[in-house]
Amino acid sequence: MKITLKDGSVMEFAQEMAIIDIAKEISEGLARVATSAKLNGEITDLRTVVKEDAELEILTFDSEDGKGAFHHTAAHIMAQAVKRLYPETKLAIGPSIANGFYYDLDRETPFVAEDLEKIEAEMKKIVKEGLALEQFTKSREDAIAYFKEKEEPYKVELIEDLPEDAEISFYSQGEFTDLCAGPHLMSTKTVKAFKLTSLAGAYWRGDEKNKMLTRIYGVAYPKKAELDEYLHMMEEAKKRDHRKLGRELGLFMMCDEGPGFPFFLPKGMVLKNTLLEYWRDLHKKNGYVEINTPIILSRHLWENSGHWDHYKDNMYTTVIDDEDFAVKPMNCPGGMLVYKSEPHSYKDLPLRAGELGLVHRHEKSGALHGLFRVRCFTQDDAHIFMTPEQIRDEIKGVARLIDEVYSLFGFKYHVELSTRPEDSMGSDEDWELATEGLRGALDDLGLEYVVNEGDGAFYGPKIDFHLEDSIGRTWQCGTIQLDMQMPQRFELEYTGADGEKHRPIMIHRVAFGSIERFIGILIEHFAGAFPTWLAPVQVKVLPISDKYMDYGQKVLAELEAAGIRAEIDTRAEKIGYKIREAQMNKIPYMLVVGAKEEETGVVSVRSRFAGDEGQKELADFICAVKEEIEGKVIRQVEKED
RNA sequence: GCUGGAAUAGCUCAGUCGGUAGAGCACUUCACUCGUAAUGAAGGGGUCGUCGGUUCAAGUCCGAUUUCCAGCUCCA
Repeated sequence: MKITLKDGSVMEFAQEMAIIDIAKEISEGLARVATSAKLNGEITDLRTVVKEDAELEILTFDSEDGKGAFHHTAAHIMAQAVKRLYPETKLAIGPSIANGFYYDLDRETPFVAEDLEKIEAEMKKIVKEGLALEQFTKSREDAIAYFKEKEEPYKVELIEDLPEDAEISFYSQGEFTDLCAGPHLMSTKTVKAFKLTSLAGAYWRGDEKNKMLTRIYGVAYPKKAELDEYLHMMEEAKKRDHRKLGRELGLFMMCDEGPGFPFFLPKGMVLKNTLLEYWRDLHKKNGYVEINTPIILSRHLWENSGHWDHYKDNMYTTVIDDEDFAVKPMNCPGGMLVYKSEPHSYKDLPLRAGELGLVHRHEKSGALHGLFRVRCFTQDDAHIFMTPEQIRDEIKGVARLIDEVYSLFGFKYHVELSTRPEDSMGSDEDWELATEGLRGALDDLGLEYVVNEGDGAFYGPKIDFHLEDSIGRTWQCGTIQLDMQMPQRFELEYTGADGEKHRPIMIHRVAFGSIERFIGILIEHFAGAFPTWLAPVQVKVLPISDKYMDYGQKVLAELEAAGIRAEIDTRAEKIGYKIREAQMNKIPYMLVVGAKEEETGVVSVRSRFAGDEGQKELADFICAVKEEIEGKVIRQVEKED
């Protein structure tokens, strides 16, 4: 028996089979429960037996759509429970999201945490009832009348925005009916494991001018084990929170006197400087020169660059000698002035000018978040000026450089291409050319990417690099932005081989993005246990008692002479106590020294890494650690604390 | 910025009905001189985020404000 699947693939089976068994085959023996199925375009029961030449569309929880259908059904179950418990509640929207679902609700008395427990209990009942989901349609007019009668103003508003002749799709389960395009599960009983996770405010239709509704978030899985795994992951994420670890490890601090302005502490500064050293070295090797432009520049410059028009609400300004100045929110205008300061020949191009530029942006108070969202940060910026023929190669070069950076830290990543936004400058032709330039380079590299329509910068399209950390979260860091506006506004030129003046093309690009934010991501990625080359303290010397302090100092001196960042614990504490503290500070190597070591001239090594325990000649240890640092090696941490 | 919550010692937190503030860790001192994740004892440390109000009396009740947390909006 042959069956054609939605994606066009054809599967062959020896005998006629029920949809649910085919679903199990498709999910490669994972025996995941199919969430919904369409047979020859009709939604059907999973037990339906499929006959020859059928066209089958199966959604399993392993696919994005299937997960969506699952979460969406969970959202309906929650709405149903809410309406049962609090019939006066008005329903807004309840979509599925990456890890679950939410529903926006409007009720005179705001929901409180205790309500969530009651709602969960009612949801459990609905799941147990095993209500079948059924789809039906109404005309637009009937649909509006239906929700007017039910006194659901938000649903009425949603339908009113749909075209006149639209067929409005509904799903019902038991006494509950909701406006919904689907797809959904066949029955509420499939939603075996769920939890309502939080309560928050959210604007109706995401517009801050509209009324704020109550949003209830939840997560749902086909199996309890999967829910537990998710909740465990959230716990893990909390333990890795860079704000907590930043304080515990003495890396950085925040204080009331400077909301959103991080203070770097000595250990954090070592980490930051190590990253910057790496950055400078890498860029030098890749043909970049380094520049530095002022933090405060005249308003005229920002008007010329377009930032004043597009961005002044987020810029810090000041008056100097009766003239307006602004603190830079970006480095590019300064970079333009550097380029313009002398004439250029095509032979100078591409000109790659890097700048570790400190920028300030007045972010809204509610947007601040540790090092992830700050009001002042260092961009590892660079502006590349080039001829049109060089676009592809340069973009490819930058993409390779970004790949090298992320790979070094063990990040996987994915790429997104963002196109022209509504509020933008420049002609259609320029945007077309710029966008195709980026697309072409990505295609040349064979990089897969997703397109975000309308998500570009106001001056040009961009390629964003989203890296994935050790617990699966993604962060946008690197970006390559092609800019055809800035060279024009600043009248940049170079002399071509033909002796004529030409306008260079420019790209802005960052790899880390913001050094501060990248440090935050590194802290969470490594849970504070940095690879040795990044660790603020690489080796801690732990003398057993006062008597071996001198030998400890000698060991310390040798480590330091070898360029290893080392400390010694000279306190009159037991060895167990010193080890515990060094362990909690996530120091890669501990050297225990006592009578035995002093006599034989060895050190006893203890480390976070596997297979490093035991006694070693000091010289051998130093050699191994130096090699590890120079190779920027990431070693597997034996056990998490 | 918006909605909701929080703020008590360096950190984590307790503090009942309004009656003048408490623990553990950290810190200091002393004793112990120790072999792989917390030695014992003693001591110092707080205008209870800030300003105002109610009260005989405010950490506690009320208002404003600042900062933080969750989410929304925003992130060129």
